Formats: sequence, C-alpha cells, structure tokens
Amino acid sequence: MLTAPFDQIPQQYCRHLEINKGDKLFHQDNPTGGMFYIKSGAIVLIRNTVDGGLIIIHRATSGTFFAEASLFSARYHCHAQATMDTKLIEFDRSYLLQQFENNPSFSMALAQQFTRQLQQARKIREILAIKKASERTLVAIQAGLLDTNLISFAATIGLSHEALYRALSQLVKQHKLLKVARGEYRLPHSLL
Amino acid sequence: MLTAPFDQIPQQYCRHLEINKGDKLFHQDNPTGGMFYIKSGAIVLIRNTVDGGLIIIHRATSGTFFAEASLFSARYHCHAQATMDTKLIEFDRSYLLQQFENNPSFSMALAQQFTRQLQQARKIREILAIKKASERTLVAIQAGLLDTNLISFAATIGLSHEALYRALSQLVKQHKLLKVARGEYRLPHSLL
DNA sequence: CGTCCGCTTGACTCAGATCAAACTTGGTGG
DNA sequence: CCACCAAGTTTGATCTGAGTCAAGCGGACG
Repeated sequence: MLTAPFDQIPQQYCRHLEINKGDKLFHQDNPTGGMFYIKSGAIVLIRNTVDGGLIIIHRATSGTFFAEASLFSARYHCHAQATMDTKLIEFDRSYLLQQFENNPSFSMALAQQFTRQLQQARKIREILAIKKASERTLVAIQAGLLDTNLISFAATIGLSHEALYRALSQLVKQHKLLKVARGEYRLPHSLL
Repeated sequence: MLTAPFDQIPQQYCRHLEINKGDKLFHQDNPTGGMFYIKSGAIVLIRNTVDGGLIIIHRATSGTFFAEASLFSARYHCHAQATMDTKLIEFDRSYLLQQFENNPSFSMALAQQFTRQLQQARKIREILAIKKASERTLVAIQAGLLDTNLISFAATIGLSHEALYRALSQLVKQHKLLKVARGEYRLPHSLL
C-alpha cells in the first residue's frame, strides 16, 4: 500500500503501468520521465561495466520508489528492467516538484526515502568490501538482499554464481544457513 | 562557499567547529546531533566490517554535507574521522526539520543533495563490482575518487594497498596514467 | 639525526573466476 | 502424455590474480 502522503496524489498525475518479466522500463541516457513506485513485482537498475558485464546497482521491490534522480536530472543514468511481472505507478515529475513547493510533509517524506536508500547503498558498499565469499554471502542474506533467484543475487553481491553456490553449501555445512529446497535457503532462527 | 539556501541559516543554529587530522567527530551508535557541512578539509565515514577490517563508506570533502541520516534517525550508523585538519559547521537538527516545513527551496536543495549522494554511492557500487584491480583503479580515478593518499584510496575502492600500487604502475606502463611524482598520479589528457 | 609514515617491489599462497559438464525442473507444443 | 527445450542449480578441474607477509626506500618532522 502507498503510504501517506503519497497516497493522496491526484489520479491525473499518476500513470498506472503493468510490465512483464524481462521488459525494460527505460534505458540509460533516455530522457527522464517521472518517478516510479512499485505496487508489486521488482525492478532492477542495471549499468554496463567497462569490462563488458552488467552490474545491478539497485533492486527496487514492492512498496518502494525508484528513479529518484529523474526528479533533478535530464537523463537516466541506468537501465531499468523487470525481473518479474510488475505493476507500478509513474508520478509526474512536474507535479512532484510542485509538491516540494506546497507540501512540506511530502518533501520530508521523500527526503527520508532518499536517506534510507542512501543508507542501504552504503550498507551494500560495506558488504561488497567483505573479501571472503561465504561471509559476504551470509551478511548479504542477513541484510535481506536474497529475495530472488540465486544468479541475480550473485550479481548483486559481486560473486560468480558458482562461487555463490559453493559459499551457500559451505554455510549450510557450518549450520549457518538452512537449505529449504533446491535453490532456496533461509537463515536459522539463531541468526535472525 | 556555502550555496543558497544554506548560507541564509541564522548563526544561532550553526556551530562552527575545527577538528584536527585523526580526530573523531562521532562514533557509531552515538546519539545523532546535527547535520554537518565541510568548509575545508575532509571527513571519512567508516564502519567496522565483520572480518575485523575497516571500510570507508563515504568520504565527505570540502563543500559537501554529510550525516544526512541524522535528520531522521536517532543514532549514527558509522564513525566519522577527519583525514586532515577540518573546519565544519554543524546545523541544528530541529532547525533543519523546521525548515522543511517553511522553506520549500531549502527542502528541494537538500533533497537534491541526497539524490546526488545516492548516485555517487551507486557509482561506487558499480566500481566495486569491477574485478580487475587495474580497471577498477582507472575507473575510480576517472570518477574523481583519488584526492587523498594512496592507502585510504585503496580502502575506498576495496583493494589492498599493495595491489593498488601494482595496478597503478601497470596503468602507467600502459600509458593510461601519468606518474607525476612519488605517490602522485594524474590522468593523461586523452582520458580526461 | 632518528623515527614514523607512506610508498614500492618481490615471493608465495590460495580463494574465487572461468570453463566444462551433468542434472533438475517447468513449460511448450506436437 | 511424452519429447524437447530453456533456465536455473550443482559439482569438478584448472588457472589467474589479488591478498599476505616481508623487506627496503624516501620524505617529513621533531
């Protein structure tokens, strides 16, 4: 559910969209449109790296905003792709900017969103600095980053998927992780 | 220089501080105070990692704000330490929150600061995902992250300092980087 | 003049990337 | 209902490159 004050935005400033798994929402260098809110599903923000690979710089999940940079900059600085069927709302940029003028609680709520995302980004930076694959994996899971398939989780935490699988089975062997099913893991209660 | 609208904050809501190189400004889990602006010098935000090391999660330089989370959360989530003699201004939290109510251009400017920092954090996440030390080093330099001694630069980009030195000399050998002096490097014009 | 800190290079080790291959599952279409 | 295919999962073997330990150098500063 959209929380206040975002739930009070008039319909004419919102576009409700549905996109399918694998669809791109926008590309790097596209002119920016509005800011997005995810009703259900998930969107990854991706950038091309110099070494020809792809890096997931953010995974926006149900109940969160993304593309906040579009408020202030003219072009997207990454690609956005749905990792599952996704329903979202696009809020008009000009309307949002106007809200900054007139609606203090709106500004504050949005600013708070931004600081939260900033903290999350720094948390991930901290995780990426952990050298040992199994430790990095465990901390990342504790941080709630594992909510998708293992391959993109591996990309999120900067490991090859093989290294991730090995890290996972090692953690299971050390009883630091529970294997629920094929490709599904969960933290034991002692580590929750 | 402080830019509008921050230069108009009344003196009674600002504390002017001077701290020396190596001094800590605050510690992780300390109750949060105000938000800081750096007049001159530099502050690194540091967290302890699970593997016993330290990671620099942000380097705030002259002309920027930091500790933005303190606006909305009760405790600092990292340490802040001066890497050189530093002059800063601490803005009263309650005053800033009050500005959100009354001063739209202030809210917007601050929100824009936040989105910029967010983009920078994601840029660094992208850099940390680069596997090859020399490539990571080059991209980090291009991103303007090298403005301090090499040891803390190494910590910033998640390399051991030895690996960084080797990466640097390799880049120099490939003419992708110029060695100006002992421990001082610069991009060639072709890569600026 | 000695000490400390940052810089630099060498040798060795090992963890994770890479390549390769098998297997499991779910879905699609004949 | 079965054959087939694609995507994800898993394990094995090899190799590369970054971490680590160690040692020497240079400059700054008291």
